[in-house]
Amino acid sequence: MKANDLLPIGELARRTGLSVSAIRFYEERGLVEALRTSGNQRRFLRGDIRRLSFILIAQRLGLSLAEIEEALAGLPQGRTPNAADWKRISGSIRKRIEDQIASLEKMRDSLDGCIGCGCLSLKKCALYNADDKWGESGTGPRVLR
Amino acid sequence: MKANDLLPIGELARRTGLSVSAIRFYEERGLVEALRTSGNQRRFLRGDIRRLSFILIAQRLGLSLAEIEEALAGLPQGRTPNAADWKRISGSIRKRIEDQIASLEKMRDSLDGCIGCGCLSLKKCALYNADDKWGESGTGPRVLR
DNA sequence: GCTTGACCTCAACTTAGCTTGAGGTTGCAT
DNA sequence: ATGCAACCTCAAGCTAAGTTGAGGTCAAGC
Repeated sequence: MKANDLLPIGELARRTGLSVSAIRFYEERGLVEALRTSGNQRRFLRGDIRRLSFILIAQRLGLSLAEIEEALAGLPQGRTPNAADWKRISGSIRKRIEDQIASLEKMRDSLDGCIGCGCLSLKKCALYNADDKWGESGTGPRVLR
Repeated sequence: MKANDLLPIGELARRTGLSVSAIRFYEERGLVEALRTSGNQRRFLRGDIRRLSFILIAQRLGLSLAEIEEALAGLPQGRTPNAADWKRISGSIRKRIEDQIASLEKMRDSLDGCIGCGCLSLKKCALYNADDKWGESGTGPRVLR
């Protein structure tokens, strides 16, 4: 391990599997911060590997960048999450997963009851009314699940 | 029931819960077809209520419009799906749901094993490697699950 | 000292599934 | 015959999470 622990962006990309452009994008979003060389090149701390890994994992678990931002913002001064933070955060993530599973199971059961029925009557069809929370919410694309 | 069964777009919107603009969009995508009055206004068949309902239900089950298009294209000459078609189509939908549930359960279990670990070490973390199929796929936004 | 790969910024593009707005026409009831 | 809601067509905009490209700079090895 060399004297200074500062990583250029390409190195960080190789270490995390992210693309360089994605890391720059995250910096723009405020999810990571970077020091700069005199020549304006980014230099990251080793801890940022961990921070980005956290982002990656949280993403896989279905959190949006906005939600991740919020989770990270809950930590004092951009600290990288440690085991204790992780424990706290993972609790709420677990709940999300449970909810999703429950919702899918409900759908599956409705579907089973519906096969061969073919009614497709809105208002009456259990499937159609199975899970009201996927309704509309504001503008933009309808929530892509 | 009046003599002609042709519905103007607003009526169809009210009957299905879709917005007028969404129906026009679906027509553009080729998911529904419309007759036109001499004054160029759309007139839909009653059966299109059912067709649109099918689209709505399929969407809730996680199919994209492209997939729905495909499913509907499998039917001769833009026929509205009946009970038999529905049975066939619902089989593959059920599989999708099962797969999603399985994948979430795997994640939940990994998460449980991970709480308190906090390692967040890529390459080693079971959570990170839990479900490789959520990888990248071409351009555009990463698949939003 | 020079080449070359890694880096920089900024703007525009991507996909999905629509919505919104401008500017104009239709069709039904009175 | 007229008023007015409902309809029409386009074009542009929205969100999310980045990618791609143009045009230019940096830094490290030879």
